Amino acid sequence: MSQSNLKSMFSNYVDKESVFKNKDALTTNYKPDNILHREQQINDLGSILAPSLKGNDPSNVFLYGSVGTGKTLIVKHVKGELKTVAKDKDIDLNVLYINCKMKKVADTEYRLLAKLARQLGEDVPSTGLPTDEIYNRFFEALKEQKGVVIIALDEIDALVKKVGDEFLYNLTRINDDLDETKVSILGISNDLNFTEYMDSRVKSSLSEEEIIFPPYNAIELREILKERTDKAFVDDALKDGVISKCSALAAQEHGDARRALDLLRVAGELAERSETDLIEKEHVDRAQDKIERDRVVETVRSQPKHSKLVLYTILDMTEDEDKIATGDVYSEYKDLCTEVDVSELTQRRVSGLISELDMLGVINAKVISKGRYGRTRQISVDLSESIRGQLEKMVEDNFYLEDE
DNA sequence: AGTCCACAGGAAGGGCAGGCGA
DNA sequence: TCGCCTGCCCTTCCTGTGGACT
Repeated sequence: MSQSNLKSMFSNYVDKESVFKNKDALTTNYKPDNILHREQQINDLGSILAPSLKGNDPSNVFLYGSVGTGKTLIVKHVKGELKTVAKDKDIDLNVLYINCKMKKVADTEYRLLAKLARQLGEDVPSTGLPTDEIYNRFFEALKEQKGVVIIALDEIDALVKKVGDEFLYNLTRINDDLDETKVSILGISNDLNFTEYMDSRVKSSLSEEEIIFPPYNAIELREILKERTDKAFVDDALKDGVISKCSALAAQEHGDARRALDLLRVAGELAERSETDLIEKEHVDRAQDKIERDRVVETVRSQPKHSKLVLYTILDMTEDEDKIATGDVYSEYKDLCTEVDVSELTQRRVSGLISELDMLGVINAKVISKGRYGRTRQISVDLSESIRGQLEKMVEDNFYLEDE
């Protein structure tokens, strides 16, 4: 694009009417005034946590529901209301909220405790201290608090699967050693079978109360989207059927409201870029494709270099063959390592990397037995040509640059 | 009924980077 | 500076296993 073209593009962009009135209304951080189809859960959580306003420690609660079923939204909403009332009536009440899945922030026991301590006003280093020291500092900070402290741990299943449930046990027992502070845990899990991973002692004390968040159905999603579109888009920006299409697609995908909102937002962005002021169904299809592509590419980008090499090998091999086995991948991968002059990892590690790529949803791997011919993973790739191309290019660029 | 393949996947631990406290 | 800590990536060693073959 020449410089004058760019200039006119910018100028057109400024002059053009946007389809969006307030794009924030379609993001996950947006707090709608009216939360639809979750009255029951709000009331349940509210009544469980209400005793905290009288200085009593509420029961520990566990919220279950898959991605995009409104758990986080409801917790933040109830947290806000609680804090407002506590402030009005001058009650000692603190609610901490932490997402345990945030990389480099709260994805280990140490980081979680450090983050909690920091939220209580303690100054702690991000690394370097022994874990029991960080625990002590957190404990001291709690002591200072007085009143009730509710600790909301979002995506707690991810952390427990990673580091075990020891830290949860410690947290649930912390009240035994505190006099003036009362701690209550609010766990939020995407995995409904999560408690299977936990020790029964932790399980019973943590899930004194449980609230289930069922997936939204297509009709509920449509109402949610309708409400948000009125705020997010200018009038007449959407063609008929766009909202229904977004809701239907998201309903298929486990009733995920987040996905529905993303679809609508990206469809709007795509429409805007294609210089039209009407969002059509076709934009939703393209949005679906773009979201998936961005997700996969970003996931792979953050993987270690050998994971990229293994994926590259798999992509290359599945061009010709539908399904391949771990052993085949490993020998091809070794050749690739020689080619790019990188020392190869062991089969054990490569096996682990394949399993990680499977869990991340980048490839499909299924353990099968071929009887006399052993047990292996059957690996296949279900990605569109454009995603494949983008991934291959990323790895090629990566290693070309590292060679220099 | 027993064997045996080709791995899966758990456990333990090494080595390194980044960081703290004395 | 040194000793120590955690997190991360990785290796080594190991046991487990579904089902075709004998």
